Formats: sequence, C-alpha cells, structure tokens
Amino acid sequence: MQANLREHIEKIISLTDDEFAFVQSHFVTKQFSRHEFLITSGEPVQYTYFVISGLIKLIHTDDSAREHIVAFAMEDWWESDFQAFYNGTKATMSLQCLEDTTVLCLTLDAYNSLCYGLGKMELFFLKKANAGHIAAQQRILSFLTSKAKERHEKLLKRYPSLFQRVPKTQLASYLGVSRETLSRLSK
Amino acid sequence: MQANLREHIEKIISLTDDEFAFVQSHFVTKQFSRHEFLITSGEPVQYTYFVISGLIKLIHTDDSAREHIVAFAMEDWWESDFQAFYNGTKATMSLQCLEDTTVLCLTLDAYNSLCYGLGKMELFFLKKANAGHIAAQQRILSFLTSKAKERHEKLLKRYPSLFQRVPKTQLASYLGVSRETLSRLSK
DNA sequence: CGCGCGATTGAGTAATTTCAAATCTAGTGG
DNA sequence: CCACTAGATTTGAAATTACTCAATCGCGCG
Repeated sequence: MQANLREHIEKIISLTDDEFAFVQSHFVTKQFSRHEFLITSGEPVQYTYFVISGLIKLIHTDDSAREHIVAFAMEDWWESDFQAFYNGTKATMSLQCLEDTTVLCLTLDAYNSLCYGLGKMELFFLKKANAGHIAAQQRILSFLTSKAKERHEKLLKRYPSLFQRVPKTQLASYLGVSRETLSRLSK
Repeated sequence: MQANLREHIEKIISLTDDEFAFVQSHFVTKQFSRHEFLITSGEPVQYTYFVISGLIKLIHTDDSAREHIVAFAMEDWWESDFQAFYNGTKATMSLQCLEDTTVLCLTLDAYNSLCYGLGKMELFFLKKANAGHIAAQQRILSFLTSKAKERHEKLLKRYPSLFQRVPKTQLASYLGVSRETLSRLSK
C-alpha cells in the first residue's frame, strides 16, 4: 500500500494542478529503514512527516527507561512531536520506524510559506489537528470505559493490519498492559 | 476569576480594536446554572463554547449508564463535542455545568464567517486545536506511565483549584478510578 | 431533629503486574 | 538438512492494585 498526497489532501479541499505542484514543492522525500529514528527525544524537531509507506511509532521513554507508545502512524497519516515542532523546542518523544518507511518531510518554514501562499491549506491542517484531537480523546475514553481485554478487541477490530505488522510487545505498550497480560488476553 | 476573550486571543495573534469588535460580533453570551446541560448526547451540537466563568465537564455515558469525564473546562478554555460540531452530526458526549457558568457561544456558521473575514483567526483556532491534541496526548501518556496514585498527584499539582471546586466523585471519574480508590489514595 | 449527599472504611474478589522459566520461531552458518 | 542463536511469546505463581458491595460517618439545610 502506498499513500498519495494529492488524493489525501483533496479529501478535504480541492486543488488545481498548479496548486498541487506548489504544495508538493514544499516537501522533501526521505527513506528510513526499520529501527531508524526520525525524531530523537532531546533533539530539535525539524519536520512534520506524512507517511507514504511503512509504519512508525511515536514513543515516550519514562524515568525507568520504559518505552510507551503514544501513537502508531501508517500510510496516509501525519506524525511528529507536534508540541516541539510548532514551538521550536526539543523533542520529548521519539519517532522510530517499525518497518522500512518512506515519508514526506515538511519543515516549519515550509509549512508557514505553504499556508501563506495557499490559504486553504490552513483549513486542511486545522482539520487534521482536530482529527488528531478527537482521535486522542477517543483513546482516553477507551482507557476510562474499558478493561484491557476490551481495548484489545476494539483495536483488533479497528486496525486488524496492525496485528500482522507489529510485534505483540509493541501492541501491549500501546494498549497500556504488560506483554504477558496481552498474551493471556489473546485467548 | 473571569476570562477575557481579547486577552486570550492576543496571546496568539494581535488584534486592532476594529478587528476585535468584528470577532466579538460573532459570539453570543449565555448563562447556565449548576447541573444544566450545554450539550446533550444524541442531540445536534449548535455551538463551540468559550468559558468566561464557571466550570463544566465533558462526559461520555457508556452502555452501563456509567458516566466518564473526558475533560473539564474552566475559565479561558474552549470546549464542545468537536467531532459533532465540525461535522454537523449528533453529539456522542454531553457537556454539563459543575458550577453556574457564563460562556461565549460560536455557531459553525459564525465560525466560518469569522475565519473568512479575518484570516488570522484561522491560525488562532489551529493553535487551539493543536493544543487540544497535545493535551490529550499528555493525558494518554499519564495512563500509560502512571498508576492511579501518581495520576492523582500530578493532577493535584497541575490543577490544585479543581480539588476545591469539584466533588471527589467527579475527579475519580476523570482519573479513571472508583471513588473509593481515590479516597484511599488521598492519604 | 432528621434527611440527603458526599466521603470514608472494611472485607472479599477480580484484574493485572512482576519475575522467572519454558517454548517457540526465523534466520544463520556449517 | 541440521544445529544454534537471538528475539519474541507463552506460562506459572506470588504479590500488588483496584474494584465492588455494604456499612458508616460527617455535614449542611430545611
């Protein structure tokens, strides 16, 4: 599977060929291999990423060096440490590949010049930010309303492909349970 | 305490007197008493709200009629069922007062005309949406990294005033623990 | 005084974690 | 084709954490 930036944007706003060329000129394509880091906690965050193909995880490492998965991002998703990206501060999370991955990279300057040159992209990014907010709220709700088993089932139903592509340990970290518990739940 | 819309907006973008008058003309002020609903689950969502004074809770009621607090909103905060508001669908959550509350109300039409007439408000709302996304991610992280006791302590440190203003039962629902457990943790 | 609501306490139970050990699996080199 | 290893997954048992249900307490208000 492979994401298409133009189709992705045109789900929200429509673009002429010229406009899309203008949009595209703000991005750089990069490739990363499994296990490589796109963002490293403690370092500046240069880009927001749009995933063309592959799979990455946004992680936070706590005081005890335990890793927690804040989000997965696959084809068609935007990801970054947005807090750090927009404020120009150091990353508090890391972004790491779970598969070989191709992304489009957008710097903050490119982002600003893109919105300045093509106002309707602001609406596009607003919708995306809102969608991110809503998705995060839904995940909070799943913590409030469901036990581990139910969260697991819902994830399985919503993103069956994740269970093919991601080691169980990673899913456990995303669900907020130990890998042993997840293993026991799967039956 | 009382929020000031102009000061609030000018933390992000600056406005002339005329511009602020234009902004203000898009809002309607409303007052609600304790226990009143601003949004009722299942009904259309007419407004996004900016809280001038008071305190409200965004709640979701699950299949077993249990209430879960997705968010609190106090002075200076924006709240709504954003999913329903932006898409014109029925609310899946309710918004209810914990205190007598005064809010500014913005319809979707007013929102659009405001952004259309004053482009920089789009940036303002984008920043707010992003802040919402980031705040929700932080809350997810607190579920992943902390036990109930730690979540409780962090909330206490971050929003001490909540503990004055909100019954413990409500805090327990926000933290995702039973009221009995919260009571035992407080020692 | 007595009611009602919120908060607390106790006891038993259920869910989840931790740590240690056992299995399983895919890939490697001989 | 086999043996071997590293990593991932599973299993067992004890300890911890949180939940439920029931009873009690404390306080403000009519």
